[in-house]
Amino acid sequence: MIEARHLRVLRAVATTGSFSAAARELGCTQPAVSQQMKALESAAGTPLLVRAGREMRPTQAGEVLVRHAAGILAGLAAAEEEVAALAGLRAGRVRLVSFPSGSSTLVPTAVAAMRADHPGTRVSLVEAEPPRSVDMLRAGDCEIALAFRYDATPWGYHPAGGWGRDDLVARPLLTDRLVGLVPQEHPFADADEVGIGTLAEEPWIAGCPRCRGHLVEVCEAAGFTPRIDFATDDYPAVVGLVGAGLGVAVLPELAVESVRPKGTRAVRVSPAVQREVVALTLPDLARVPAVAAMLDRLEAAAHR
Amino acid sequence: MIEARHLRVLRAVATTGSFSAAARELGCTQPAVSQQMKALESAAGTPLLVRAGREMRPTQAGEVLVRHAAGILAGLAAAEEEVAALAGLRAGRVRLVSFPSGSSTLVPTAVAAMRADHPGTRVSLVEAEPPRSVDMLRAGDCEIALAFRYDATPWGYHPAGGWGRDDLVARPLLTDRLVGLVPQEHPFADADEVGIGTLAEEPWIAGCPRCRGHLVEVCEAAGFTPRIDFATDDYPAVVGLVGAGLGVAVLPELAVESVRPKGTRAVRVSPAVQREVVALTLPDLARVPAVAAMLDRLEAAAHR
DNA sequence: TCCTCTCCCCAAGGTTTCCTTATGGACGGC
DNA sequence: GCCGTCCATAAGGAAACCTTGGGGAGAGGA
Repeated sequence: MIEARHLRVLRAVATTGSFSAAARELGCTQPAVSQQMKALESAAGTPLLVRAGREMRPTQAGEVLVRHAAGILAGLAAAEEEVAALAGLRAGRVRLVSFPSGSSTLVPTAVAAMRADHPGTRVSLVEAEPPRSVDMLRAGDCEIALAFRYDATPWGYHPAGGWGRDDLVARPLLTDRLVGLVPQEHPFADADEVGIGTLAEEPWIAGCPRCRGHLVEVCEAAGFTPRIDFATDDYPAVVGLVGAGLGVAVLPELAVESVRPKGTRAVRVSPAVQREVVALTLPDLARVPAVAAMLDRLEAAAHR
Repeated sequence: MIEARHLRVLRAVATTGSFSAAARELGCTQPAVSQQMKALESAAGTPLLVRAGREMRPTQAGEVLVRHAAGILAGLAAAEEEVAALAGLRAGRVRLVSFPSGSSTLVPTAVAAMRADHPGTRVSLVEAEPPRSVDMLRAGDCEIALAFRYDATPWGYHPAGGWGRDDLVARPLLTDRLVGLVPQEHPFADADEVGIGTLAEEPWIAGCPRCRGHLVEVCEAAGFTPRIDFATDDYPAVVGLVGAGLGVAVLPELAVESVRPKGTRAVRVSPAVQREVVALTLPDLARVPAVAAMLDRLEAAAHR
């Protein structure tokens, strides 16, 4: 079986015309070249070089191999260069999946930093929520999945069908406090903090299905069931509804930051509600340079 | 440094999707595949495979290598096949140099046998005499040089400038008796054998320069200097001149065989004169299958 | 013609690489 | 819950590889 090493040596011998010169070029000793060529000739089943006096000339078979070696070694060098570009962050694609509108500040900051530091890399973004995003991760449709959770349920949790394996790598980004949002003319608009129970009679505007689920849990823990008039995962819509005086809401601080809260006021609620935002990936992918770099940028963006 | 072996393993893993299956395909054990891939990932500087549960999927870098591997391994296989064709005598070119008109029977027989036995091979023929043919051999302009000599001078002998190295391989083909050629009406035309001395007063027709030189030596050893009226290395011309009664000649039996000796008679001369016909090549070339096969055919043609 | 330099081959030794066997942990299917 | 498959790891032996040291032969110069 002919190996690339053989061809490298053969090419060096053919171009220099001498074993010693080839050894110098390859950075090894002359007997090493001698042995490599002997091994290659043995593999080829025919002499490859004619030792006519001092001159080393390839035979017909040698010429065949030298001719092919050019293309083969060029292909190998191209492959190595391309891989080196990926390893050296001069290239690389990171497919990011994020929960909808949950990362309006995080992702742009991280992507901008990534582009600035490693212009050759590309980051693509698709929106999906767990467990869909985790499925995409496992199916190879993305490298990083941004996710959040309110409790310690596994990331692969499927509402209707058990858990996935929990072999994911979770890089904690931030714990996002949830704040109450009330119309600015609401009695509690200027309060420092309101107990969730005091909002028992208010009409509620809920966010995404999972947020809504958690809201119900928290309220029921406080002794009431919230009356949810509207549910939408579009945070500007939530803010608009609250601003119009149609109800109150609890939503992530991050979301409030990124939406102009006209006509509303944010108040702290007790008990403190927070969600954990993490970047998920697979153990092997975490060691891919572009993925690792993107994870670092996400973490930096979260800690800013 | 990426080796072809790595790419073979990677391709097998990528196509089968499993280390174990790749090992079966490659005819080795699963840990061997495991180690090869670890070595390749180390050389690449980035993970190449994502171990997502049971499934083995290439990363972006892995896909790059798999993509390049196709071309590289195809090139390698093509090179191996081409070399195998040369080694297996399904291809190959032998450049033969022969002394002029000296092998009119030998070479055609051998070439015909070569073509019959190995149709893929090609034999080319150029005429030249030593030392020119030996120079061509050393310069790589041919693989086999047919030569003859009357004594033990080295094959690389240069009339005006010493000897070449004598590192040639000489395959003896035949020892060619030289016969006298006289007009058929000559007094000795029916003699069994004539002493060379009895032809001292005849006009001579000589062959090529070296043959002529040797003729003079032999005659002087017999006590006379031949009067050479014509000298040509064209054997039919020699026969024509003798047939026209313009003189006598001594020429190789092989040459007489291949020329219709009209108007002449061949007689044995004493002392017996013979020349040694050999096929010369370089030690390494002697191991090239096509060259070795051609040498065998030449020897067989000589022994027929 | 002799000397010297270079080149290649050969042999021996040590290091590294490679492959195999054996074992354990994890996942998926029945 | 059991079993089969798959991969990782460790340890051992085998093979490949490279280096050092020495020898023979040719080429060029004094």
